[in-house]
Amino acid sequence: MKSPRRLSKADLNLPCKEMAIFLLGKLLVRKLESGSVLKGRIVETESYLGGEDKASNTYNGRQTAANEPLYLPAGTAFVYMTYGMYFCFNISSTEPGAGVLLRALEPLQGVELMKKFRTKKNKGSLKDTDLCNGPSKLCMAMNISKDKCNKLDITESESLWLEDDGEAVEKPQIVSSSRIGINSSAGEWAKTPLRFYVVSSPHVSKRDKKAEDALTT
DNA sequence: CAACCGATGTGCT
DNA sequence: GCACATCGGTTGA
Repeated sequence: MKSPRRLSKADLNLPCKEMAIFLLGKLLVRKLESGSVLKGRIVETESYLGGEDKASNTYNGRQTAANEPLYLPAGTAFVYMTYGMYFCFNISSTEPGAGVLLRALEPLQGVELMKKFRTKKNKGSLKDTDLCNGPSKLCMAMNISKDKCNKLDITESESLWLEDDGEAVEKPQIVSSSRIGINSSAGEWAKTPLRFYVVSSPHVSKRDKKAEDALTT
């Protein structure tokens, strides 16, 4: 295995949709104040384009204090609370208001600590495939919260960054499908294929059988 | 398996 | 008020 290389500003200088695909196979790394390191491979992402995209936080160019990080330079962390108790973690891209949601990871390092960060009721019975298979599960496992991580520059931060360890994800392994949890009031945007995942990964949050079948035919 | 539901805070209308 | 880029539990086919 190659030694991992940290991703820089130049690496992440990408438009939203390209970044979503580029991030598949890369590593998300979190260093805690205790010095412990958590690491996972990104296996599922979603693109939120802003502007025309009705499912986006920044639909119609809406800009507020809460979604400001999406307007900051590519590689800025955008963490927001949803449903009153969960967080979602995004990375801003080059287009103003656009970002990539990280939806699932394959846990690689600090797995026992990740389990502790997930619901306390799960007394060590959590499988690796259930640790980070969802946008908010991933935040819990990686100890990512709005107060700790929002607005961090992940190309400079000492507590949150991305790495490339040379494991390439080739195009044929990538499935695209509609995004998860988008209300039908978003119209066509609820169906637009802006979710991407690694087809062979058991760590994906939700599979799209039809899209997977279409890959091989 | 799927469908449904309650928990729960924030920022809009 | 109400909608929400969710999760974890329960119910029922």
